[in-house]
Amino acid sequence: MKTPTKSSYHHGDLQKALLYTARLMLEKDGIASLKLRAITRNAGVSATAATPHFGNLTGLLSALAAQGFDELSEAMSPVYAKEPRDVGLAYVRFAIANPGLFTLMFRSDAVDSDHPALATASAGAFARLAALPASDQPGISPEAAMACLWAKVHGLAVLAIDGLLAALIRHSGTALTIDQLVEEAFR
Amino acid sequence: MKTPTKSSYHHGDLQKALLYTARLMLEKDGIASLKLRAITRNAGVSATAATPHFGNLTGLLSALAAQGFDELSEAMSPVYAKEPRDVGLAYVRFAIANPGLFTLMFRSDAVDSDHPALATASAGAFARLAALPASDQPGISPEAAMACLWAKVHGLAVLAIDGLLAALIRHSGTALTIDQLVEEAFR
DNA sequence: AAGTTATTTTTACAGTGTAAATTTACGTCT
DNA sequence: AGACGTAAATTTACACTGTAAAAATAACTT
Repeated sequence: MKTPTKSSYHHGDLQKALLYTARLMLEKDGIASLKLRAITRNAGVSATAATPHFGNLTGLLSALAAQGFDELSEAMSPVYAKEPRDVGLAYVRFAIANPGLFTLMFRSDAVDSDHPALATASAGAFARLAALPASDQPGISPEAAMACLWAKVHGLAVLAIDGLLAALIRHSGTALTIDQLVEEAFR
Repeated sequence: MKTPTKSSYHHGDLQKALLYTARLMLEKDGIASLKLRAITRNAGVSATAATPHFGNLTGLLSALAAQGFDELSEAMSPVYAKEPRDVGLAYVRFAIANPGLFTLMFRSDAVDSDHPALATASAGAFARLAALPASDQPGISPEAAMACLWAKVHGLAVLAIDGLLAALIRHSGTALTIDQLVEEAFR
């Protein structure tokens, strides 16, 4: 509205506006609120305005998930994170800071994993994990060590988002933090 | 139809029939196929026949998830599974054998965690995890060790269901199995 | 300036969840 | 046994969803 000189068309990059609106809805009201009509309504356009840009709802959600993987890659890539532990911390902190987005990124029935942007974005994030310095313990292949490490971190992220770690901690009476659990997982 | 002497009413336990139908659909076509009208249609009853039994779709899915937690508890409780590693194996194997159900059990936006049956069933399963013999390593509280263990196993289950572990293994050229990864996680 | 293309809206339709009223069948009680 | 109350299931209705197709609008190109 303010600066239609921005990029090009009728709306001034409706693509970005829709992703932005969807992301706000996602973190505010959860994945279940991501209906195509609700997104376009909140963005102030007609119900089918997203079609030329994203094809269908799956396309829009896939683009949003791709954005999430890109941000996750960025969160994991600061130069000071040379140790696996730091990467794990970044992974879990990203998930907890963006619970809706992180959940969407791994919701394979709401997203098309063959979507070009999503495929490259997720491959990029996974490659960053695979590039971690492999722990050279005896009798463990580096791939197995990597997979276990990823599983540990991913499990902590998922359980934390579902509130299950918090429930466990509360129930046990101790004063643990999730960061401490990540530290623990990397011992 | 055949033996209406079964239990009581018009249909002969429509409750069980609906859960059975829903579960078949779940493992055959995924969570996205679990529409209330599709379930009742496949069960041969009218669209609103589930209402007296489950209230709404969330109620039905919650009952199904509760059934899943009960089965998970059973899978983890054989007497020969005294070691944490065996419980972890049972957890991951249950998830891989019932990917749709396991996914539903942790899909908090499709399910009501305050649903009575679901709440008690999930609490039962989690209690079984909490009852594991805590590893008495120095400087680790038993709760932290437990949480890490659960996260490892849950992460392996989730990543395996999404096909991401298989992709990782394939991509690395090694001949790992998921059971080996579980073994590895418990070293 | 005119025409072409891309963007957006309008219109339409099949499918969904669920609330309300109605019909059906069961169990119970005198 | 027969009538009644109650639970189960269907019918009906409505608001909402995703998306295909046609129409309208605005931009860029030549």
